Amino acid sequence: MKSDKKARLERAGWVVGDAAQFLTLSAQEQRFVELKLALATGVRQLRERRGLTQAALAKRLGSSQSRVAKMEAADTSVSLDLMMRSLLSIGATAGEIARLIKKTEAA
Amino acid sequence: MKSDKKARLERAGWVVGDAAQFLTLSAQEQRFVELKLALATGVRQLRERRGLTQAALAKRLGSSQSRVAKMEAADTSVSLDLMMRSLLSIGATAGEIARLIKKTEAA
DNA sequence: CCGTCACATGTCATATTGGACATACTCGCT
DNA sequence: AGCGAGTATGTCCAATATGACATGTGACGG
Repeated sequence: MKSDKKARLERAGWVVGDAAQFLTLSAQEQRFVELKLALATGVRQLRERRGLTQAALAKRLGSSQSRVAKMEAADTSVSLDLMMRSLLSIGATAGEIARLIKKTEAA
Repeated sequence: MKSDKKARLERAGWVVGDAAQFLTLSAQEQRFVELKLALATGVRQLRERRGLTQAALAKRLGSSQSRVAKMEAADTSVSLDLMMRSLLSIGATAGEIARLIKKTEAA
């Protein structure tokens, strides 16, 4: 497909797909869960490195131990928001967080 | 305070604070909104760079134009999750996302 | 002018995520 | 074996984020 026509269709709201269209959706979903996984691992690592228990981190967050456990397990019921807040609460720098994300690159 | 004692108290769940304790809470909150802001800006930039309208991106996400608009405005009603999904839908690489976050470092 | 397109803003019913609590599992210790 | 600290897992229902929709603005072309 000509790229100008493709652009026009996309502007019109269509998801212009090639043969792998359906796959790309789940590929993005996969990238998303990889990202969550990486952040979950990061939370655990940084927390342990600082000698904090899940309960201690929970108190800082105004959350509960069970939520922290689920978070570190990358449970589907926890959002990226909570993970980010956790990382920040632990004292992760932007660079550290960026590094966690960068690590998910490629395969 | 001795750092071993501090560690013990923290393990016990206490938020051991220095004089800036109350401030750190809001400082983290500020870092969080800066992060959201950076990602919001990133979404807009990448979307425009690819010649997509908000409606087109919304369709890809299975969302709506209004939500995309709020997202790019870093509205408090939109989650990091949606922003990340957007970036991935747009085709941002992990490196690009990491760079957006890294940029929020320092001041 | 008027229509159209892209974007902004507000509201709402519903779905997802939240903290809390109970309870179970796993160690290391004595 | 029995304990205690830390962690895991499951279920509540309250809080928040969601898509949909209506409507408003502003720019551009005719």
